[in-house]
Amino acid sequence: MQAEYDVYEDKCPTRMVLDRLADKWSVLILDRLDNEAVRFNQLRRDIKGVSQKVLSQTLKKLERDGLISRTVFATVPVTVEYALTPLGKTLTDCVSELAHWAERNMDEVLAAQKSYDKTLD
Amino acid sequence: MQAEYDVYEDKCPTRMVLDRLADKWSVLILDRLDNEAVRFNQLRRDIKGVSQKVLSQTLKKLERDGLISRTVFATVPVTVEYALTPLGKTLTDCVSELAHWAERNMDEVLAAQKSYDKTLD
DNA sequence: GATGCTTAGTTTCCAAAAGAAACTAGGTAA
DNA sequence: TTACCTAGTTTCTTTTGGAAACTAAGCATC
Repeated sequence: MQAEYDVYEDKCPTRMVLDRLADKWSVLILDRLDNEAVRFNQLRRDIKGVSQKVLSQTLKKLERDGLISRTVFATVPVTVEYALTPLGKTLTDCVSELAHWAERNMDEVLAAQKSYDKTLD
Repeated sequence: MQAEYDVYEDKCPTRMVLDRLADKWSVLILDRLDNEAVRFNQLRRDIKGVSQKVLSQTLKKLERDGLISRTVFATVPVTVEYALTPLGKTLTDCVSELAHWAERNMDEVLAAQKSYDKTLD
């Protein structure tokens, strides 16, 4: 860790990067791109519930940050493939862990919620 | 991973948990609570830029999900300590990795942004 | 005994973002 | 010519986020 950057500091540029990464859609996109390039509409179909606007915006930001690449193919109709860059691949383990943590611990979270809500009566 | 839960599904309860975890403030709070309990105002001072409202809301949600505990001490004035639960501790490695990834890769991200912005001229 | 400080929040208000749905545009197939 | 594919953008409404003020109890200072 370099001393010049501190994510706990309000004005540190790392805060903006964390804000991008610590986002539901970013995590799902990066996780989906693990091991294969995926087209826009395929991402839209796989990541259920994402709107075209938000998907488009999120992909653009991830591309700008150098985490994913965007490749246009001159097919008919034109197709666009998104893939992880080498930089993006350094996030794979962490993002996958975060994305799927809930699947492994959902029952415990649901029990905690139930217990918490009971104390509010 | 249990077959009954799939974070890619819109209506799956895991999606709500991911939405909670994949949040800038949640990540910073969980990271800050690694290895020690911290009081409300201390969190507020350490995590620079967080508003009292958002800190309070986020802590409440993390507590409801069973990731952190809230302990009130009858000091004068009353103090409240937040700490990771055993469930919350299972996220430590992953959350720390995500929180500090930017500090290690900021230069590369900044270079990518600069390069991306140049192509827009 | 009024002012100011601490604790841990809540409330209010406005701006920014998220989401749903419609629209664009170019080309193919029925 | 109607419909569907691609990959988006635009518009509008609702929800959320953030800044600042306020609450409330208790102690120290002047």
